[in-house]
Amino acid sequence: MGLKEELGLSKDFISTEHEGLLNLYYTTVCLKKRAAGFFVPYGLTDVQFNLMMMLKHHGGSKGLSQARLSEMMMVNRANVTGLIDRLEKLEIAQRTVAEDRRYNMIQLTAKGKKLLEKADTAYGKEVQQVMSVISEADMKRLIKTCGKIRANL
Amino acid sequence: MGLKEELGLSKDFISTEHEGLLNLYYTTVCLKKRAAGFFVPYGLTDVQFNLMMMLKHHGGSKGLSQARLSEMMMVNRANVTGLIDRLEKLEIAQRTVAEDRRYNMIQLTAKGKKLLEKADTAYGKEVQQVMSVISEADMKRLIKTCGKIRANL
DNA sequence: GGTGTATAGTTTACATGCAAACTATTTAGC
DNA sequence: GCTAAATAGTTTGCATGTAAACTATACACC
Repeated sequence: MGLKEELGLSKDFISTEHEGLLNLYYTTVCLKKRAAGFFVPYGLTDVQFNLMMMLKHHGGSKGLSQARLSEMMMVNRANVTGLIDRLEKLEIAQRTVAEDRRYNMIQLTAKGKKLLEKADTAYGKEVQQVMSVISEADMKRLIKTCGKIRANL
Repeated sequence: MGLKEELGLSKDFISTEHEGLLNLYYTTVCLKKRAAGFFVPYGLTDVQFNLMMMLKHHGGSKGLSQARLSEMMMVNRANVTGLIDRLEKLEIAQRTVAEDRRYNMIQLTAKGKKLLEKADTAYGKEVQQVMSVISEADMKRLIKTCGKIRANL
């Protein structure tokens, strides 16, 4: 059962390269949908969770600037404005003006930390479960292949 | 140079599984950005091109219904309404009411076919170039690994 | 010290994604 | 034939993504 059958396509892919590209694309789509569903009980989106994880693991005590977050999430900095707006409304994160007053430093609130702790543990198990069908060797090959593709872009 | 360095992360990933997941995610993000840039000269988005390819290769003479398109693109059917609206405004695709009057059959216009022909050829070369750093064997492994992950979701 | 340049963040307009509630049409069951 | 259920498409409200134009601040250089 390959992608062709899953999508009900009537013809084969043009090339193995194209098939690989579409496999990457559609697999990520499926993983994102699964993640979206997973975070619903926590009142979070997958993107919000990812941002919170960045703050937890790479934010230290001062937090991260919006520009830094946009780099780490590979999104436009304009997008981060809206993400933080929504997290502030949820009282999960907060803005603090840095010494250099151009920067907003973003931190998790106490409420945000507590919520993340619950979600994080369960998420780790979810990832293990989802990836349990892939051997360690195949996972390392996947990581290497993905890295080569990104390096060639 | 792995994902950790590319994003400037200060800590290692929690597990190989998580690293694999993020590699899939971020690689697809990069590929989508590259595709978005590629289609700008044609006045198209990557999503619009994908939809046009579905119509060309799997639409036959009657075209495809919006419900069928939503399955093949793995998106919500509400989303297809807007996609077709925009393609109609660009005079690239058109709606035709089917015998079963619940269905809209979507076809490419002559203008759409002409545009696709130009874009398609160049896109094929682009895919070959982007994927040229991956061996045939590794590409097949990637496809197999992606398939296993999707089957486990 | 003043000016030009670089950087951070915001705003706007738009494309894409979702879920849920809605309309229209067909089909299934009686 | 009539009613209920299923299916296709649309609308609405929202989250996420982009590019481009904007404001505010800091820095580099004279």
